[in-house]
Amino acid sequence: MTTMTIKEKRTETASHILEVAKDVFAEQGFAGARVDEIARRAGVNKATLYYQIGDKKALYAEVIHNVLSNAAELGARAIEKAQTPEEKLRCYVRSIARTVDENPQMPPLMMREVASGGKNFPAEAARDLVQIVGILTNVLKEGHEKGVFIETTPFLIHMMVMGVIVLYKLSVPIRTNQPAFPEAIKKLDKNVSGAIAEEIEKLILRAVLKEVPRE
Amino acid sequence: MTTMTIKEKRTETASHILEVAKDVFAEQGFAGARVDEIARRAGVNKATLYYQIGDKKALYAEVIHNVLSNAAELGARAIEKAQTPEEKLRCYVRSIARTVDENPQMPPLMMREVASGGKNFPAEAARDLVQIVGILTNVLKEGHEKGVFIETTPFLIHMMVMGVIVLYKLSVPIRTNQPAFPEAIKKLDKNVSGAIAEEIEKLILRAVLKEVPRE
Amino acid sequence: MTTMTIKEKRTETASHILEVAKDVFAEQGFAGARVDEIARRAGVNKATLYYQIGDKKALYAEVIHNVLSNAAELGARAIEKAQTPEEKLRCYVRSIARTVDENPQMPPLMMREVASGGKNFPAEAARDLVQIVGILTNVLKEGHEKGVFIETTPFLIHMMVMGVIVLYKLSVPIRTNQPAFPEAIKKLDKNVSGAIAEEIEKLILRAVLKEVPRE
Amino acid sequence: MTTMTIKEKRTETASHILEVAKDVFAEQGFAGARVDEIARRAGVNKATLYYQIGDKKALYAEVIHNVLSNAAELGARAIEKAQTPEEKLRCYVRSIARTVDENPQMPPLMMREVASGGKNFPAEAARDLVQIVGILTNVLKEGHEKGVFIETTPFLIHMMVMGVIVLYKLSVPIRTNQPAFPEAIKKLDKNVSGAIAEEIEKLILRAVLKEVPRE
DNA sequence: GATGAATGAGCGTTCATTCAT
DNA sequence: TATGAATGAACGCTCATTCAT
Repeated sequence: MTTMTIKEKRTETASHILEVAKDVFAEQGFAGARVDEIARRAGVNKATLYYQIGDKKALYAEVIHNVLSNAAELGARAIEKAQTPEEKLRCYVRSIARTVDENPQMPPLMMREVASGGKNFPAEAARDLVQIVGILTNVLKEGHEKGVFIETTPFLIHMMVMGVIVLYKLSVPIRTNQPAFPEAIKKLDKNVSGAIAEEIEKLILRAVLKEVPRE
Repeated sequence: MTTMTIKEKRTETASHILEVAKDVFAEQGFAGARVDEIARRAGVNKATLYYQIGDKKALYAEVIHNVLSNAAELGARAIEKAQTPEEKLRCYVRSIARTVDENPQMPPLMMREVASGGKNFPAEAARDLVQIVGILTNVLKEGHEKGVFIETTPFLIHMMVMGVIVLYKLSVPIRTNQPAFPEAIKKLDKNVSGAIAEEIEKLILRAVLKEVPRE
Repeated sequence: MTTMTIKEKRTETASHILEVAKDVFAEQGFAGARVDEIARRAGVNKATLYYQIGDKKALYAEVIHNVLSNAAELGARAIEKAQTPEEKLRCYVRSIARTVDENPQMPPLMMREVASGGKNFPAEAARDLVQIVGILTNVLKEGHEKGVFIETTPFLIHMMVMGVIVLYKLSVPIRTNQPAFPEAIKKLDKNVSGAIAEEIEKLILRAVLKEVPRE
Repeated sequence: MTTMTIKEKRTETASHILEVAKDVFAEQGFAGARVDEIARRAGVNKATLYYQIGDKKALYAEVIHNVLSNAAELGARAIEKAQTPEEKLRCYVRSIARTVDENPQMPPLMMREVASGGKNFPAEAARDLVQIVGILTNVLKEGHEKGVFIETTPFLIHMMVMGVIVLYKLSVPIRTNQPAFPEAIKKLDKNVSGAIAEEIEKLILRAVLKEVPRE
């Protein structure tokens, strides 16, 4: 299943431009991205880009919003079928891991955005983010109320989950290309959604479960 | 008291320029930083900057290397006095939290760098990074050998620790400025090295300890 | 009631576009005018504008010609009923003053055009201009032949009449908006066709009449 | 005596750029002028232009101010030696005519500026303008108080004097190049400061003098 | 007759970098 | 060692114009 993040309201041209812009902003960041390059890679004239979407900031805002609202939607849907808080937490972690693998532009976009202090962060996207955090918060609260999770700062757990997944994913190029890294690290999985996600699930659960199943 | 990261071999002018450059690169990223601004904020002529250090890339490389080698050194020193693996892990987390609070430029610099896939990552800095990862790897191995830690993928734990701390720290401006965030999140501590670091220690230990101390 | 300067041969759409174009060219000049703005203010698509009239230069040429031929016609008609040269001169001045008040786009269009050295001046419009100058020339010649006017350079008198009227009218925004101007000037009439035109008549007549009526 | 309008405070490069800018703005107007062309004709890089002076607006403002303050100074100096109001008025007209002939950029600059309603008119320049108007106002007042001039609206006389001179000068290219104009007009003097200025002097004086010397 | 979409060329501006002093 | 001045190359954006429908 390919990710379809671009709104259907947009014309085909606009959707295509936004898809390319997502790539370029992910690769180069806002300041590093070149409107020329986005237009060229989208196969359209620069003026068309302005006609269809607007200036660089508008382009960026729309990309960020698309990515985050998509993530929020997937996160919410992921825990729908799960019953217990424990199961919900597992599903949530797996969902984020899968989202990251399927939308490889998300980690760099997110990281650059937070690194910049949200300088270009559109208010719309902030709401998406709050929604994502909210999902996990509810799961953790429910687990604590039911006596299976210890008391935690949900936002911190969220940073932990997001942090590992995103950072692990982002580390791929550096640990692969830099000769200084040892073989053991170099040959770690390039995807997060498989065995790595399972280990993360286990670690997070061990961290928050009152009774940890000893192995 | 701020940490002194700039090498003493450099002239005073050069050190000062590098200190300013660290701020500017942290605030704006490599592409967003302006050589003009660095020179202006350093109170020197642009030509002086080129004479003393070199071009923008050289400036950036030196900043990154200074920051990372400093972090590596602090990380290594942190666990020196600790005896048990558990204690070492605690010290390590606390050390990173403190480093982050005292060097607020580190998180944005690191995150942008990994987000870019290490495009401008100097080989020197990669060695610093490997060293930092190595510290934690050894602690985790020792703990596992001594039977107190479960078996883990040390690199993943490293991503976890770094991920939480750095992401938590970086989230401050966004969660503070964006009205969409709930009060509960807005009023969380702006520093990591206090209560937050303690909770992180606890969570990480619960995740890796074979026998978790029940509360 | 505004003067209807646009030819009837044109479709209603074209006439409307030309009317709007007259405004925009008057406000912004040829180089400053935007085809987009003309189309928008006319409520038509840009392509329609090109279909109906042609490119920017064609649009401009037609506007200039309309304005000048209108002025020429009004000038000629103004002196029709007058008998003596003196009366004709009075009527002529009054006619130009009225034309200027009723067609506020004329002064800026004319002035920018002469300021540019007639770079975009269509030959048609030049003929209109010659006709306007011709009217006054005849009056002055007649007056001189009849012994009531001194000998003059008619073209210079024409520049004088046009100069005062047009410059006076054009000075309104500057002398009104710029705080540096004294109150006495600020509160001068914004129209030329009333008391101001009368004073101009008087001054011009005093300048060219052999026998000036002492007051 | 060549006109030295550019301030001595400026570097030679800046003065040269401003001199060229004066030409280009006079030829093309603000909107029509191209920064590229100014730089090219000045023989400097575009970036130098921004380094030395600033953006297009700043460039324009400085040009306008230079031209007007120069005119104001010359106007004031012109009537210094004259004794009677009549003589002062003559000198004033002659001074403006000479200024216009020696600074051929002034008429187009002025006319375009008033035609635009002073859209880009710098406040500094407005003060220069008020000063110029003030000179003539004083002469006319003095003449009226001494009983030699009739009562007039000084600002209107100013528009008249400026109007003829500037319009006459500006009409040169059109009346020369457009075939529609009759020979009599084509062969009129291209300068204002000779016989034309004398005729203007005569006309203006006849207009305002109580007792006109009959010829 | 009218329009949404597209475009090449160019615009004003800024960038990192160099050079003469 | 330090700087004011200069620059080529780009950058984000807008322009007048065209074309398929």
